[in-house]
Amino acid sequence: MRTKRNAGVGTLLRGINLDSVLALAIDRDGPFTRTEVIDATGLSAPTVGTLVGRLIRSGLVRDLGTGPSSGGRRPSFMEFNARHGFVAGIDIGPTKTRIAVADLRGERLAYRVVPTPPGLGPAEMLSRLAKEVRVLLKEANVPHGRLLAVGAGAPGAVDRDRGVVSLAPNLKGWTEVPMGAILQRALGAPVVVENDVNLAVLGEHWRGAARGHGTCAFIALGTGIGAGLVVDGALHRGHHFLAGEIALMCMGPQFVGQDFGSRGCLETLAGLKALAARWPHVAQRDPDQWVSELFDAAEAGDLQARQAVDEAATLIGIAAANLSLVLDPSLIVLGGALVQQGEPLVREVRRIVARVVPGPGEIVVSELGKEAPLWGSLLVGMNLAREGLRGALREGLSLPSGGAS
Amino acid sequence: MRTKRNAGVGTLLRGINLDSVLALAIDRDGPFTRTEVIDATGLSAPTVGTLVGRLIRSGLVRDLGTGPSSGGRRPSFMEFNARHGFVAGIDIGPTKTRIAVADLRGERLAYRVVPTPPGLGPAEMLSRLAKEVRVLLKEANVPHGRLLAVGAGAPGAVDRDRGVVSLAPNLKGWTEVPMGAILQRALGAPVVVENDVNLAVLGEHWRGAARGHGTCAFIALGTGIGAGLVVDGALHRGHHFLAGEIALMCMGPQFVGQDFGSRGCLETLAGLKALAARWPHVAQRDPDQWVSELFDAAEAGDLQARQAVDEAATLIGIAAANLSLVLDPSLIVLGGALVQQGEPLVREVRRIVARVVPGPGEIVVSELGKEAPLWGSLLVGMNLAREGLRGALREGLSLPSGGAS
DNA sequence: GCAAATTAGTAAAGCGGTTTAATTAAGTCT
DNA sequence: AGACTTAATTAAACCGCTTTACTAATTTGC
Repeated sequence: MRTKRNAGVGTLLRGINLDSVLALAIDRDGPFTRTEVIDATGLSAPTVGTLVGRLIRSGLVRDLGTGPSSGGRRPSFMEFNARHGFVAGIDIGPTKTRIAVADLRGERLAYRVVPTPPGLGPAEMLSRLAKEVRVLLKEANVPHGRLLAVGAGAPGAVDRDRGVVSLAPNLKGWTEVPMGAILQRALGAPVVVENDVNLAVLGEHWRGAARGHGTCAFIALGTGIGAGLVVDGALHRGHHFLAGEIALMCMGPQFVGQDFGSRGCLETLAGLKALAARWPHVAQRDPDQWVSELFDAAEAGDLQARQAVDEAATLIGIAAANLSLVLDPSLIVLGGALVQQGEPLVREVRRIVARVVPGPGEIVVSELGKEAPLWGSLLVGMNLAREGLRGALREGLSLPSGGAS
Repeated sequence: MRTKRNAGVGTLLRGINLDSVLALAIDRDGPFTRTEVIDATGLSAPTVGTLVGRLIRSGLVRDLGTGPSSGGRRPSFMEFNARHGFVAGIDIGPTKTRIAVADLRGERLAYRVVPTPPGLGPAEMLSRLAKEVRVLLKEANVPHGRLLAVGAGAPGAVDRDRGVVSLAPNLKGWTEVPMGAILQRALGAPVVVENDVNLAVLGEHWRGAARGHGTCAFIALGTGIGAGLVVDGALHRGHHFLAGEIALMCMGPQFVGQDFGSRGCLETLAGLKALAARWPHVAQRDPDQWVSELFDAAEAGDLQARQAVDEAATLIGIAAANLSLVLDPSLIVLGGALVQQGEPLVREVRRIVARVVPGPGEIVVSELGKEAPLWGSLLVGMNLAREGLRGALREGLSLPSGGAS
């Protein structure tokens, strides 16, 4: 508080080192010793000592006492205190909403699927969902005020910077909804808002099929078709937040003359509605059910079903191939209602892509399934929470006392 | 030399600050004072004083003496010494090769277009080109040993890390050519090798139509069709160095059954060869000539020409649209023989894209034309040179004397 | 069982780099 | 001419890291 420039520069090095120690603490799943930190970071023993001390005082790292000796003084173990703070994730879908509470390492402590409250305006819906979050917080024994951040996803165009859902066609009345602000007020914690497909790719990249892939894509195949992209390790949104909007991908010159985005684009030719139009047994039932039947019938040899599935697979394959040619990801993850089934569609897509792209990346089925966006929301929430903690550490080096044990 | 850890950490901060001062010096086109550096970097006056002193002693910054007072002591101006070192750029094309020499700010000092030596093996061709570079160095009055880096581009698959051109179909005998190593030996300076389309997008991003666009694409339309991508400010190559290979983009389900990459892909349907097949007056002439005539004829109403052009434009438009949907760039730059003409093709592409993509980015003609890859090669060479300089600065903190005046 | 060796961690001293404060330098303005 | 400004340097203090020296606790060897 005395110095002015010093705070931004002199402390810079300390900040960097503190961050790297903290990152290491989080990375290690289990307990660790000071010596391990020394080896991993390359910092000297005294420095590590003071930094670790600071982390312990803040409550972010918990002292576990001494462990068994390995031929000398017994090491004192410690552990990242993942329960120092908590995050919530919300994934609002057209029909179902998934909510979860997790600790700072992303371990899920409570989870619930609720029907997306129908017939409510955005504000009421969100306040009801916030109530659900509070229930989950109680269920997970989260002390009051320990919710550090919230990640929230919605199916539609999202202005992430302002936390506003600009337009969600599948949610009634959702235009220009300040979702971030509403949830922030209701829950008393900062909120990140993100598009659900983007969250899905982040989820798969974090805990699903795309772990370790620097550049990858998640293609959601359902009523809507869309892709989320991770490019060189970071989510890519595009200049108008439109990256991955392959729903509108033009499937050939013969479709160009037609109306804007209504025919001839991928989603209208291969989306759930297109399949429904070609399969008589749809009725009003849940998509998951009749899609499953449709694929079974195709497998069994039903000509109509087979044709419908093949055509969709071909188009999706072309789209995946074209995406591959543009981005050259090392992996494409397929998810959504159309692949809930498993492998049949994926095999066909793989075949098509291999026919177009010389060195195609892997193509696999989502590991997290319908929970992918929820995991993504937990991730972005967690990142926000950690960011806040880092900031707090840098500032309040002299916090009177850390948190609860 | 005494300490071990300290050398890597204590000096770290100095390195960072030195870099930021140097970056600022380069950024400013004209002279600047210490005070300006203080304001811009946030560093203190004494620190800036010593850092600037070090830069001046090294020769990277030139003292210009005092300037007029503004009510107090006269400021002493200085300037980045762009002539402290030099870089060369080489762009090898199928028929013509462009070479240039520039200073550390990228100002071109000498430039030459030579026919790509025909009938020679890669090694001889490169040594001949190296000779040309030496001529240009002399022409630009570059003192011996002041060539700090070389950027080189080739039309084909490039393994950038090893500096090897894996395969260049348009250059005879070019398979697994260690271009980087050969040029490095011949010119005595480190070499970066990069694909020519990638260089083109870098060129346009640096000095051409794409200045200031964080995410953009350059689509080269000629004998081959390919795109170079800048994503969030950095060149994106993809996992197999295949990003932007839209030549193979599949133009519709009707083409899927066909042979791998031979029919039904963008390049075979809309490339120069496809146009040549539909225009009788091609003969053996230079593409630039008959393409020009073809477009003129189309404009004038020649039915055959018109159809050929329209079809190509439609396909290119679809490809650009699909690329837009995947990447959502704020700008697409079109270049290559097909747009040498100017706007006619571009207008049509714009029309198609606007029909498919809701919020399309700008679509413009290349500003740098055939020189785009050359500019890109200068850029990557310059970056390499600057990197080397930064490294040298960090090391030689105790050099008895800097370079020549 | 006791000394030597090993491992873990802390205290003290020193170094590099940066900051603030004070000083020098060279003006302009009244 | 004297007061105030602006620019840059010197002097002193500070901060954080590293090395060295030291304490602590335990295994190992005899």
